[in-house]
Amino acid sequence: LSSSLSDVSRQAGVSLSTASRALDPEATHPVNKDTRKRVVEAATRLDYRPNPMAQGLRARRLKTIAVIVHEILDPYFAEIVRGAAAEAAAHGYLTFVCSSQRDPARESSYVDMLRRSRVAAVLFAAGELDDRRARAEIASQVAAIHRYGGAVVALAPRVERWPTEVTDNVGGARLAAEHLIELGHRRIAFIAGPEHVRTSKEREAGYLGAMLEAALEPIIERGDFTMGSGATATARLLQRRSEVTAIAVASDTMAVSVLAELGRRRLRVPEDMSVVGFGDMPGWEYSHPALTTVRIDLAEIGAAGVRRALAQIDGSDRPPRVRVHPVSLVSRESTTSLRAVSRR
Amino acid sequence: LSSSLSDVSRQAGVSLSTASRALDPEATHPVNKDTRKRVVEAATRLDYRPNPMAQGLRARRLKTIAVIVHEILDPYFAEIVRGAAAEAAAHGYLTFVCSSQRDPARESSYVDMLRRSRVAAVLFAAGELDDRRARAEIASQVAAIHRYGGAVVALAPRVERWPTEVTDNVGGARLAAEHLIELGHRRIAFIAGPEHVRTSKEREAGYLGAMLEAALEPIIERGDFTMGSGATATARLLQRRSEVTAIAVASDTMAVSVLAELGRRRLRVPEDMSVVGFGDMPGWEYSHPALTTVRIDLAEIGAAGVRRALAQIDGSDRPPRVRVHPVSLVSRESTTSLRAVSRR
DNA sequence: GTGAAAGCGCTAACAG
DNA sequence: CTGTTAGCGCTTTCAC
Repeated sequence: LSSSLSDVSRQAGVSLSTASRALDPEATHPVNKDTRKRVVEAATRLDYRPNPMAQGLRARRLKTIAVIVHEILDPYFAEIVRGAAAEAAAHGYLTFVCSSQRDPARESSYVDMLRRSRVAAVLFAAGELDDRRARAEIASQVAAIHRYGGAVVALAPRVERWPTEVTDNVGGARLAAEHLIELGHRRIAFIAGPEHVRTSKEREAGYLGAMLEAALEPIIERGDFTMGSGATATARLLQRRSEVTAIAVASDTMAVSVLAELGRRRLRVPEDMSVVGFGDMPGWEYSHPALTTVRIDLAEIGAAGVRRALAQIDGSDRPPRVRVHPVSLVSRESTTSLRAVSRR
Repeated sequence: LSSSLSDVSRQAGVSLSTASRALDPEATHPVNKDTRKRVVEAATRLDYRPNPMAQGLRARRLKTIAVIVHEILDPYFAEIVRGAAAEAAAHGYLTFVCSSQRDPARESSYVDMLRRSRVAAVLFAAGELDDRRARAEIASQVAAIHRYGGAVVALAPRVERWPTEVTDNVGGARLAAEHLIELGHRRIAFIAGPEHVRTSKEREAGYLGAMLEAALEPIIERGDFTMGSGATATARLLQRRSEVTAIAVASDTMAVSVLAELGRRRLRVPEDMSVVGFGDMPGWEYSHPALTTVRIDLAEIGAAGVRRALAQIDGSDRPPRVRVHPVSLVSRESTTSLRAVSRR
């Protein structure tokens, strides 16, 4: 079977502890050069790999991180997971993925499993769910995780005051709105997410800021960040305010179905309606019309979350608690200036 | 901190072993009813949860499964992961996600980590990569996994003769082609995946079978299953064979950019060109035109993979080695019958 | 039906 | 610089 440290120590003719010290990557304890060489050779010969469970049992913490998302199918979260998993792997960590499907019970049960497994870190990629009981449950689980020396990091704005790596939501939405204003649009609607979701609130605030500054009337319709919700929100919006010429959407995920609804109503994008998204989902630049959107480096946020968690664990983390990641606007095919466009 | 079994045994006034036996969910060893009650009460009071690492260290296997995918951003794989993780959680297992980005080195390194971690099962959601060295490496890692009692399951056709849960690729592609033939199309092209990928080969075979049976000439262009590759393949196809009126695509992922390329060339779908995909990615039914496609229950394949792995572990798995999951055609907006349609 | 003890594989405190 | 020893938390003989 797999060879253990005791096999290596026997082969090298040293004690267990010497073998352990010789193989310690940190090389914290002094070991004779020749001895180390002998041990390393034996280890190589035997294809020795330390057993993470044994290490974990001792260290009271498994070298593993977990990412909690609302929906792994949503490219927004998938991209965060990808970035986090890649960074984690580079540090020798494996990554658990927990997709709650926005179900508080499911989320609680996941966090409970994670706590029991003594994962080194939990990254909350999603905002808190709208459920008091679940939030209290999470809080106590997180306290337990902290007690055994595990780290918890938020990758979205949350009520809890955890270390946070987050997108510049306000700035991004402002960028989107300003882009449309510069193109000459005046009737600019915003399709937001649910009221209680902070990410959505922040993006809404950015939009409102830009609109107020330009002395334009805000027009807000609400989706729920799921794929299909953009379509229904668009339908409501158009019924209510058919004079709108541009729509800023709080997420690319919703923007897809905004585009679809527009297509179904025979409204051409961008000739009849400009649309700007938020997120810049990788791969979607191949769709048509390619979406003008606010670019977030989601993979980097995931990776930063892992680094942050690791820093928390080894005590090297420094303020500020909330780190904001910059965004930028990528202009593609779905927006154009307000000119003599054929209106309904 | 977290309470251990010894805390429970002390509280209940019994020995460690009795406590362990009383709490054993299998209830394999006889325990006095009252004793068990006392132990269970103590455990509840102390909010006791067994430590998976200690259990794993002893059982030589961590109650954890891993899914290896090419690209977690691809909804095809994300959906498999989601199904697998849900089923795994129902059995008390957590799920590692390993996105290789189609890089053999990365895949090998993941499998190595998984082996060291003694994961209970590894699910290969992706076909084998085109790299002899990596394949040999994987083979030896998998042998090691089997040696410690771990399971390995394939969720796509592979050279290795592992237990397999797989889509009916041949039947699905046949369904797609037959659908177009029934609609009256004669010039039907197929956008396949890379030649060495078995999933693609099988779908290609299904298409070829239907075409040959109908005495129609097959027209094949090749993409690589990435998001963007549908567009370039479509461009090549149209340049070569502009008389084509329908396209079957080997994956929804590629179909998105097929649609985009068609849109860019001002070809309307389905009026100028019918398109049928493969996969039925959840959420994409909201795009416009909604894609006619071959429906695969990917979440079920992931879940079946987990059940299969668990059966392997407890020795209850029975033939056949390869289990084929049925598919169906969902007809939406992207296909229509060949009538007097305006051709270029 | 219960308890004592060994051991899974590793690290670190303690002695030398 | 090296070795001995204890123990992380659990399950499972082996004895009674």
